[in-house]
Formats: sequence, C-alpha cells, structure tokens
Amino acid sequence: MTIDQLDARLISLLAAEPRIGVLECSRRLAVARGTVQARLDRLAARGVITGYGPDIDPSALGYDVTAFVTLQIRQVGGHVPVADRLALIPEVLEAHTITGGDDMLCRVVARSNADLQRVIDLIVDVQGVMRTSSVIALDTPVPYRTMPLVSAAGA
Amino acid sequence: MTIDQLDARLISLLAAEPRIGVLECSRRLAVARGTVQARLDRLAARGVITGYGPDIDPSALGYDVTAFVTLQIRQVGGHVPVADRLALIPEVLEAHTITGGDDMLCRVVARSNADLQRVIDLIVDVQGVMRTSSVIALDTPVPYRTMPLVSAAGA
DNA sequence: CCCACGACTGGGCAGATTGTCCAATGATTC
DNA sequence: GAATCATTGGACAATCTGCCCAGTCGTGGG
Repeated sequence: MTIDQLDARLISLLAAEPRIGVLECSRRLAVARGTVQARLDRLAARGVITGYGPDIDPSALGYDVTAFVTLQIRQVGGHVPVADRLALIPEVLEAHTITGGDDMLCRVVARSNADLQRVIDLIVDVQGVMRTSSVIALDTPVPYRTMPLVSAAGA
Repeated sequence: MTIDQLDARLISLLAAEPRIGVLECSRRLAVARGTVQARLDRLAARGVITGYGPDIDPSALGYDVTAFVTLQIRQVGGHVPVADRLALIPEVLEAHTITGGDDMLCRVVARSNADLQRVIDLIVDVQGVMRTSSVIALDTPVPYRTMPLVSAAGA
C-alpha cells in the first residue's frame, strides 16, 4: 500500500520516457540494475503497476467526441446484465455503478455528435436501461493522469 | 485516421502482452520485423499510440474511493484558471468541461469516504468554483479500455 | 501497357540490453 | 549479537535493438 520515494521516482521516470529500459533507469536513478528490476517486480506483484499497454488516443482514431452518459436501470435484474451488455459496445470505454439519483455512469466516445446519437441509442436499447442522460465533454484541460498521485503517495 | 487490421492486431497483441518486443510481435503476427517497426512508428507518429507508460492502479496505492465531481463555476474568469488549480490537486485524475447544467466534470480519488470530503473541500476552495456535486463510483464493471474500439476501428 | 512509388520481405551487422546468477555490504528488527 | 532483507557490483550467455540493404509485390498514374 505504501510506496517509497524511489518507487515514485522510478514510476515517474518510466512514465516520462517509457522506451528506456531497466538498465537506463538504473543509471538515471543512480542505483543498481538489480534494484530497479526488484522494485518493478514488486510494484507489479503488488498490483501498483498493472501493465505497460500502449496508450491509445481515441481521437486519433476518429472518435473525436467524448461524452458521459448516466443511466437509470430497471430494478429487477440488477446492474450486472446491463454492464455485460454495455461491455459489448466498443464505444463504451468504461462504466461504473454510482451513488445518487442515477445508477450507472459511463464514458463513451463517438465519431461525431450524430454518431453519438447512434451510440446512445445502442445504450438505450440495452435490456434494463430505462433512461439515459448525457453530457458532452467539450474540452479536457486535465487529461487522465496518475503521476501526481504517485508522487504524492511516495512522499 | 484509419487503421487496418494488422494495426489492430498489433495493438491488441501489445496490449495483451506488453513485455514482448518488436521481434516477438513480428513472429506472432507472421510478418517481417521491419514491418512491425514501421507500423509502430507510424502509429506513434499519427498519434494513435501516445505512449507506453506504466499503468497505475490508484487503489493499489490506497486510493480506494473513486468519485465523479461536477462543478459549477463563476462565469467571470472562465474555466481556465479553475482547471489550472484543479491540476494542482493530485487526487484529481482528470477534468473536463462539459455541456449541461454544470460546467466541469472531474474524476477524483481518495483514500476513504472521509478523505473524499477533504479532497472535495480542496476543490471547493478553488477560486471560481461556486458549488460541486459528487457521486461515488461503487463498482467498475467495465474498467477503462480502448481495445474494443481499436478492433472496431480496424475492421 | 509500363513505370514509379510505397509497403513488405528476408537478411546481416555491431552494439546494447535482458534475464539470471552470485558474493559482499549495509540496514533493520528482534 | 544474530537473522533477515534490500542493495550493490559484477559476471554470463542469449537475445533484441537500431540500422542498413536489395529484391518483390500491388496500386495508381502516365
């Protein structure tokens, strides 16, 4: 659960320049290569680092519109079947169950506003979804990031 | 803007097993190594692949609570100064300006519900923020993903 | 119909990196 | 003090990377 400063620096370094290898990391951080490897193994084992997958920019794929859609779900049946069906829609990038007046919140992307309507229709068609409400993301002044959190956790 | 099937398979392969190198990719996909390298270079140049940074799990760092906070912002001054200040809060993982009754939506994490109150207070204290409303993510049946989108785009 | 162009292939090369061991040295805990 | 754990610095073979090249193939233009 805790991360020390070396871990934080290591993660930040990898985040800044993912292409550098373990050896280069050890040089930059002025520690032995084995230490870096051990740290990375431990971080991965603890689940802090879940992977190194390529980061994809949906807008570069033509999906320029991002929206957040909240759903109200019919009580009978629960969220699970709805979530399962939402998962089948590629444009649904993530889905959460939430507190408050609505039941789920999902982030969707689309190629245009008109295309967003198509995606929303797909969602509305999901069995158990009663109604939806959506807001469009106009701008993203703070894109998804975890580095500040890592630095804070490594204090 | 378009991606062909080989690109999609390549990205999916890398997403599934990020540790394998270019050479191994070429073997798996039954193409020449140079092709894989060229494809990856192009995808990166086109902005489709923005990086290979380590994926961090906030909950593994002790940030078990995720919430979505919507903000109403004082008109004078606009969003920019608010976004700048939000960016200084490590627990704010992302922030968007949005359509609808509210002005911004941000995703925040905290160590506990009590800690979430602290984070929200930080947000409320930001100059220009008039009021906030938050919902807590109880479960995340569909975690953030882009692979289905990539596969769909590579059709 | 032919040609140029871009993409892919298959190969080779030197240099760097990886995975994996090891013994020795702190640092911390009991 | 004794044991434990992390780190260091070094070694090794095997592998991979970055880079280059010549030849082939398919498409679109001339």
